Amino acid sequence: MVKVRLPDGKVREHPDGVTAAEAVRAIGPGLARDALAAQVDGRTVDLAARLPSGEVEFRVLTPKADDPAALEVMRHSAAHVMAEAICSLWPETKLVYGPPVENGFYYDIDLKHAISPEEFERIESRMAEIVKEDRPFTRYELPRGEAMTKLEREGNPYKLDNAERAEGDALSFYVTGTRDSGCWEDLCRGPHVPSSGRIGAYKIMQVAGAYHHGDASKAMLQRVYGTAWPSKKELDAYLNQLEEARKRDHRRLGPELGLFALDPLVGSGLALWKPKGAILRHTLEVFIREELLRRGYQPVYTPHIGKLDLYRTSGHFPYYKDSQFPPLYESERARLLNALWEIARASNSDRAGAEELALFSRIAADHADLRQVGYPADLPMEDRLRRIRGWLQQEDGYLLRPMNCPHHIRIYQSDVRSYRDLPVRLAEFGTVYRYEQSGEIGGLTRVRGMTQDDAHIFCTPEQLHDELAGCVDMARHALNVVGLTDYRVRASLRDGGDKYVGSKENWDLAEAAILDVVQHSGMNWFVGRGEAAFYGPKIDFLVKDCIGREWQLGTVQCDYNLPERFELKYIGADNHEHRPVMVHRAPLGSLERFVGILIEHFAGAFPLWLAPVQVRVITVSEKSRDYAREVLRTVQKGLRAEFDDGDERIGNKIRMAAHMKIPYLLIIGEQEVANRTVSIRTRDGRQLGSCTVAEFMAACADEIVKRGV
RNA sequence: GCCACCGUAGCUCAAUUGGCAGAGCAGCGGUUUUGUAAACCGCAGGUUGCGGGUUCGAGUCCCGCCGGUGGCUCCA
Repeated sequence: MVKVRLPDGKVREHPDGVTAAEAVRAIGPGLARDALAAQVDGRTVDLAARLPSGEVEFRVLTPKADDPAALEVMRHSAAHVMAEAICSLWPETKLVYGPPVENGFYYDIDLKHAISPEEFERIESRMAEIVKEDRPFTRYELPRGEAMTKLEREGNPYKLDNAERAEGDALSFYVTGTRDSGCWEDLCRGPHVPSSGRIGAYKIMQVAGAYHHGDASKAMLQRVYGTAWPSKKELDAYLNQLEEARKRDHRRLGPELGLFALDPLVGSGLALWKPKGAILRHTLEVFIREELLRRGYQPVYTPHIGKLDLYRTSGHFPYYKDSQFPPLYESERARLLNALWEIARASNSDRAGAEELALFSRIAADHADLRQVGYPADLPMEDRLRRIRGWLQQEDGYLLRPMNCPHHIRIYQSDVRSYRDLPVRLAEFGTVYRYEQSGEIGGLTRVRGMTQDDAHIFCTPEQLHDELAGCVDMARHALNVVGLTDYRVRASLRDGGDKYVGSKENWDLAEAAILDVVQHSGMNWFVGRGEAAFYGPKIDFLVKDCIGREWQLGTVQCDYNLPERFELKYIGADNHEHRPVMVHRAPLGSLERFVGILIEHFAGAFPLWLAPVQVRVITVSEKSRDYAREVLRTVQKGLRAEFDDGDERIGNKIRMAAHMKIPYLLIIGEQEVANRTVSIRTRDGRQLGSCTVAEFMAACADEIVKRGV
């Protein structure tokens, strides 16, 4: 007996061995026609699947654009149809992996011929044929051994690899057609829609490269992306929505609104803030500065560059060499000494190896001072490293700073600190430089030079929890004020990887603190394993851009590691030295990325307090020019204002101002001159009527103080 | 860094199979004096991203580089 409990609570009984399709048919013929798949106890299954005995929760999946489970099945099936189309056009294609993803699906293939966008149409028409044939998706299973033999015979190493990774004693295949029809088939876990005619409206979106298993050392595959929807109408709505989102793209709006420029001659990923972008950034900085002072931070200023040895101590150099701009003024001697240091460290032995000694001899040949000191082979590793560091400290190499923490740490260390001084909170809009991979740079969201609204907190272990919570509070407050409320919060913890430094005990403490803070924050958060920084776990605020890519903005990071590397201290109440804990935090993250996201969030139409130009005074004709000038002078005393007294028609002046997303237009014609008023028009076309300049200014002042969005 | 695509005036885009580089907007000059999202006339604007090659002839074909876009990888 199978008891099927429907979402409305009704229970229907069926004999053992009943299929999902039969259970659906029993509910109603209309539903049976519509059904794509079913969910049994929350697990999606084919309609052909037999239901287990006993009572099950049962839900029918029909093609609805708001049912993620239904879309997932349909898109997975669409991936099969696309793969078959590609295989029929290029029979040498080796299939790899083709899952559904958000808004669509992809299929990874190994094919020498590079599929070009011009060929999408050919693939789509082949897909249309397969859809029109309305062939059933037929599942069959083979015992693991038999399946492996079959796959080996077919000679696709990727599928063989998939099969080896698959769980269970039996492997399933899906034929797009009846069993033994000779139709196209694929090793696949399923489930699928009943037949190829049910995949709705679809479109191939793009083709991109993708490493097999995401491993950059492996060969690159082609990943063909598509999207699929229940109907043409929903597909069009999706494409339209994409189009609308692209109109908000900060890379288009930013230059158009005069906010920033990205100049290849200056360098890839190095943003130029133009006056309008700079005033916007300045306004944000003022806001953050106010918060910092309110929250007990102390502003500091430090240079954008520091000695290499500073970063050797912090661990940034040379471990992250690939993502740093090359060092400045590093001598050949220093380069060699650094290589020696790396070899010595890698040896992890209290006896110098042959390579190490040979390198030393090579360096020492040119440098008498090194020969004098010497480099005994039986010197313990720590002593050898110390000796090399001593030599390196005399070298004049500099690094554009990749992070601000080392400078702030040195400020902390410039005074003797008592437990009474803690927490010490040092804040700076710190500009850092990172040599990001060329393929990753884009717009303001990923740049090579950026300014963080950074701060480093030095506190006792007992203070850690409150400090972390305070940082989270500030980050949330900042996002709230600008109205960026659609974000996710990630507790970024370590995984089993080897990139992490510091003791397990400290990591456990830090992660516990991080988790405790997010748990009590009331935020919507999730755990990101392996997302931790090398020195500690963090809390990251993630926001999506106009095409759905997620970016980390604010971050709060817990760090036991750098205090040890720099041997940070404070004198405790017991008159003994203790080690402080550090918190790294940046509520906005980088101003570049934050402003980039902000441009998209507001589609360039910033709230009054942030708008680079808050008001534009426009004359109807030159007859009202003198009074308009008077209005402008008054308005400029409290607002960022522009003037348009050109000889364009008023309609065009309004159009141009609206294009620049200026919040308020003050229109001055002969009526306004006569009444000594201004006529107010908002950027979205509302006419707020006339009032005096003083009234307008007061209303604006109120809106600005409230930082209304 | 890897794969694919793209690069023509400040911006958006044209330019048969390889055959005289063009338009709209913006800019500048003039006319117009305007009432809530485009007044009219004119002028100027280019080593077609850069460098090689093929060809009688290259914006167009080939190679290299630079830059951009979408993914992948990375993101201290």
